[in-house]
Amino acid sequence: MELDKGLVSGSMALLVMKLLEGGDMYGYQMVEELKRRSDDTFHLKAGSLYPLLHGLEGKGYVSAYEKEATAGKPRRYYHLTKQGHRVLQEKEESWNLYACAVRKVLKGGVCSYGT
Amino acid sequence: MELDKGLVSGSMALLVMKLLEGGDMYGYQMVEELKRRSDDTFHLKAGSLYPLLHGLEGKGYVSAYEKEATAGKPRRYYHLTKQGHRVLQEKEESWNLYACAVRKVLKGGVCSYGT
DNA sequence: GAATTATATATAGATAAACTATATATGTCA
DNA sequence: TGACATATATAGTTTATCTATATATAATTC
Repeated sequence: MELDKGLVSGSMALLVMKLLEGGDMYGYQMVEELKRRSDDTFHLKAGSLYPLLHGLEGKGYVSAYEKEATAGKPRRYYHLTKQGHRVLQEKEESWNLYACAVRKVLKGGVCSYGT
Repeated sequence: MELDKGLVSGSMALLVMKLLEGGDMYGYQMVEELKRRSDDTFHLKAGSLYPLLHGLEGKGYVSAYEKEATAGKPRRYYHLTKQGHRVLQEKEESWNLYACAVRKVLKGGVCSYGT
């Protein structure tokens, strides 16, 4: 993840689940997609992603299925469950609240999140 | 810290150093001030703050001195060093970059931080 | 007067997130 | 043939923050 490594921790589950909201994806694809959508800011490591996905699967937030690729190893696709959708909404709400509170401390004054 | 506990991790050093930018403070005061400035969002625990402050002191980002209080125990004030100011600026920059990238993933499109 | 709460600092131990390093396996390209 | 991109996985480490606990004084409440 580089950047600062203290600032950056947390919120990976949110980002990964957000990706799955747009459609089923396999692990490697998520790493690439996250890099692309963040304009090369997030470089999620495979060693971080797979344990995270297994954890989300264990909690029932995502489900997984194998699918043959046209070439190479079969891919393990992940799908956001109904429960996952609910949890994602909560996590987004939580992130907005948090980012907003940080902004209040850093810049002073108010912050109505949405903006 | 409550909230989500996965989203919230990281960035405490940034917030604490930001408080000290406005003037020297003692530990207990920082907990209260952080609560106030974040509109009751951040409830930093003493058991989290003091080890954090000792760590910042060890790195030379803050310096500390005792001062008698009019009543009660003597207070240990913390001061942001010159190096601390530099690191704070870097951390703020880093936070902006990070929060901006999260927004890109969550809401799509661009994000020029400052707004 | 005794008990509780607020002020104030500190450490030990637990938990969890993300990292590095490593392993495996296939396809492509120089 | 060797390097690199694709693709998944686990073990072990590091670090942030938490809970729990300890200490001590002042103010408040019963």
